[in-house]
Amino acid sequence: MSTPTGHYDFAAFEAKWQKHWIENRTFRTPQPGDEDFDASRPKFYVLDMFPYPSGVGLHVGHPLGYIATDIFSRYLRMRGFNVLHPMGYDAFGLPAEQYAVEHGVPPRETTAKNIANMRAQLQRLGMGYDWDREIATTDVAYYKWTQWIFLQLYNSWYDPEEDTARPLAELIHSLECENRVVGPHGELVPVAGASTGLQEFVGLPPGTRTWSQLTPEERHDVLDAHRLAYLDEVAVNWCPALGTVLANEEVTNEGRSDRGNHPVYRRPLRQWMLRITAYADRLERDLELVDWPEAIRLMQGNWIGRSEGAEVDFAVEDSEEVIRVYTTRPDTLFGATYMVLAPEHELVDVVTSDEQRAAVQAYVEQARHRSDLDRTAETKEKTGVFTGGYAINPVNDERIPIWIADYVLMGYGTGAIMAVPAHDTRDYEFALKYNLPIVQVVQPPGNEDWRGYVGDGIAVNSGRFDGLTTAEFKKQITEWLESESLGKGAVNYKLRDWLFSRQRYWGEPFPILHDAATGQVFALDESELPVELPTIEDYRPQASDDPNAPPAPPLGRATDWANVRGYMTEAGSVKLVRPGQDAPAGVPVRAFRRELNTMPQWAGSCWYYLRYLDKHNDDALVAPEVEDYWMAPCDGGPVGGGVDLYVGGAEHAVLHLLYARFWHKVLYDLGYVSSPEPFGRLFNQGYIQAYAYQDARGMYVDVNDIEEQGEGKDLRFIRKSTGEPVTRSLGKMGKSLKNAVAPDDICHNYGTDTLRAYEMYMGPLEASKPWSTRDIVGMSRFLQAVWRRFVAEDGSIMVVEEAPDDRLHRLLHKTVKRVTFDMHNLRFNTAIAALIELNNALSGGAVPRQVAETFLKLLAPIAPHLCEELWQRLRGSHWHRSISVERWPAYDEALCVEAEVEIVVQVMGKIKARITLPASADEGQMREVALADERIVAELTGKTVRKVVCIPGRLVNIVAN
RNA sequence: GCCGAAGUGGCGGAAUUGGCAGACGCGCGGGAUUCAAAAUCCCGUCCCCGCAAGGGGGUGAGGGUUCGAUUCCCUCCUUCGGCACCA
Repeated sequence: MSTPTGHYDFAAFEAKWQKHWIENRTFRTPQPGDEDFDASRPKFYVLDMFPYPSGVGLHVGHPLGYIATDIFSRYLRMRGFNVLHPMGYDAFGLPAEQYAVEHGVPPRETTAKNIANMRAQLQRLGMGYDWDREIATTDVAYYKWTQWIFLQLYNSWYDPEEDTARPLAELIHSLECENRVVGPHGELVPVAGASTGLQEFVGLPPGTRTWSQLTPEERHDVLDAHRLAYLDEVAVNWCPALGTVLANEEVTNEGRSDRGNHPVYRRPLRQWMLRITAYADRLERDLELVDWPEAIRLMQGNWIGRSEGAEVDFAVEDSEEVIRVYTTRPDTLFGATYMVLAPEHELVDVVTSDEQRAAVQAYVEQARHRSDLDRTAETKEKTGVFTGGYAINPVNDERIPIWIADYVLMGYGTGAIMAVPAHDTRDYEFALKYNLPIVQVVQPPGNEDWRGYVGDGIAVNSGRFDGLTTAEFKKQITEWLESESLGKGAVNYKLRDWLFSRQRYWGEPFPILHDAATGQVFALDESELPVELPTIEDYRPQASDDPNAPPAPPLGRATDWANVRGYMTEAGSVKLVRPGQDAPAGVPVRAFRRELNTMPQWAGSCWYYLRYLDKHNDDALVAPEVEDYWMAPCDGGPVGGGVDLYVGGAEHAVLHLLYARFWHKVLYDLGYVSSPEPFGRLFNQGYIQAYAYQDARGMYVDVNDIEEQGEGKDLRFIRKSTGEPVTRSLGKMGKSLKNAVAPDDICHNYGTDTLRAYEMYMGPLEASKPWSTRDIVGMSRFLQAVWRRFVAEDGSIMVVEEAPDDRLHRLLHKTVKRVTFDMHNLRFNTAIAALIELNNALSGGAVPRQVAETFLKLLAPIAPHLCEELWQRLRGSHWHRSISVERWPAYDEALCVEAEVEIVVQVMGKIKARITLPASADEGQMREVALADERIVAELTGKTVRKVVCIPGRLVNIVAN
């Protein structure tokens, strides 16, 4: 403990209190099952998006949201809430692996070092986390449960009738009971009347087979085709030079790798996929259950991309085949003048004529090698080839040509379209280029040109449907198509299934085995978890110049780890038999190779908010009573329940938040969590921007190498090391713009409390705003002024025991009201302004104790070290209870209004006088006094008063002319 | 192109429901203190005219609703974010 002095020695007392909080576990959060748990307190779960522990540490932009949630959590604790506010690390990922490749240091070591460094940084920021709950996604005890969730996905299927995920065992049971049979393409067909035992009389749907009619291999395939986690051959971004697949975000617009600028190819590879599309509808619908920024909900909605339309079958001329298309505009069917298949469409070969075959094959081959980004770049001109085949338009029996073009994507709808060039921008462009007919079928309102018109209108050239509005036409034609068995209403989503494997080392291994003999895939038994990531010597991915060389993930080098023996359990999972061990008697032992891919970085961050709840539980991901306590809707919170406040950057608007919602819903369906949504309320903090400087070549110059010269219009920026002039611009703070400012430097020069208060004072939390080290002195002055207000030069405390006078008493209550309101709404900038105003009003003389104590409580969440120190000094040296457990001050509404108010008197909206009236003055009194004011009398001379508007407590406006 | 957010002094920003535009802070100007400086304290600081009293203008631009608009409506401009051939 430091000896009391009169000097504002922030370095000493900030370290003292940080140590105090950690040693006393001040912010440990008791919960159901703990001895000191108090069930009478309301709960609140405040969550930060956890960081990636990078080697370079934090800059002042990173902790913006963390400071905000820390302040909010401290405020809620003082309000009597049981607050959960944990922190952890999203520690798998590429940088540690790249570092390992370059320096030979195992990622585990680098990561441990970076985490220790980041923890120390967070503690120096005075964060009141419950450190007992700290997690890292790379901890074996953590990723055991990431693997466990994967097993749940693997062992579940989506039941469209019940609209829920269910254990695969239930599907097998239903197939064995013949409640369901298997269709010709492996699809599940419910049997009508199955539950009544009448199916014998009804008979099975044509083309279907019962479970008992399938071979064991066919059964395996049927099950695999319905798992929520499945292997599939998909076109991926394959970078042979890096030896890995890349996410779309990791590929540049030029079709090269973000790191290293190596070529990237589209290539079909057998990869793990997660069936997120099964949840598309619920992921979209349940956005209603959460309290999120509207912009984020819209972004997720657009990403899921639900559209309603119809599927229509077009007969192929001289063939039994039909081409099924999806359209959102069935009302334009009469305007379909040609069809387009995606180059990968299965009917391309069938419809192609002999004369066109060579050209079609060349086009298909070329399309295969273009990346998706390449193909979808709108700046690129559309290309295509006529197949020589024709289809019949079902509504008017017109013969229309079939083309192939890569502007039609195989992955959306049916991979085939009817082209209506008159009313679709893309079809219009294509038709103009290739001279295809354009037929108007929609009459736009007004005099707009119908060519390329894509809006709604009145039907023309559409036979008996002429004259209908677009909406009515859609409805009628969809009914007609259904009645004629030519098509049906259909819903489509832009959302695709989630590519879930990476050819990398530093990620979670899959709990999956491949039979060494047959290649068949099996899941490990839950009892075999965790599958630990093995130590290897060489972390390099196997690079190759040959784009067709098979991928060789680094885990392939861990041969002892990868090759295992095991046996099947009754449930169909595999238990391992370790060297020297034996399987149970009579059970055959088989050789397996482990899955060598690892999971993407998103996996660990998909569910971390659940593990904080029950980090030490070895038997379950989270105990049900604990999960139920924290994830239930809070008082007045959104009905979807979940984390009560989740704060993070908007850059995760789609992927992380969508993936996490998907996993959460699976866990919900399977009964492991109680809330349908993981994050009830979401708040996006803005970025901290900073000036960045570029030299003549456009290269960024480190901010520390910059000197300002001149001022005003003559302000210039000079690079100190070379003396050359540089230009200034504003950008997101970070390494790439060389404009990062380290929080440690600010804490060292001004103190942590100053940094915290300044970051909050910069502006609204949700706004992006520029960092200005120059402006920090304002906050530093404020906190020093607070110190000097209470501590004399000799270190003695300056408070008096008298009650405050009426003016100060009212100001105090008004300030409590303002700060409480602002805290509640995360408006810390105005809360601080209110506290500065109160402090400014305390000028001269000693402060009444009542005012001093209330003031410190209000400031404590923002500047906790300063307030702890002053609180202790105020209470005497024997005092050791943290101010963070004091009760938040209450205010008296009656004291928040002044006895007298100044009323503005306007004539024709312009202020002409000010009058002082009792706050209780009614409209009549206001009017009387205002009209009697000599300034107003003079102003109204020669005018007639038409109207007098009185707003009690605010103004009088006289309309006169 | 489509979707979304935002434009207020020299700067960051404030203004709960339509009711005194510019709270609070930075910077700047002046003063006090000091041998001097730093620190601190006090006063001033939207723009224009005026010694002043006072007057006029003003929240990206233009229009509208209203007694009254930073706030609501329409059109446009600029900046930032997201999506980008999704039929």
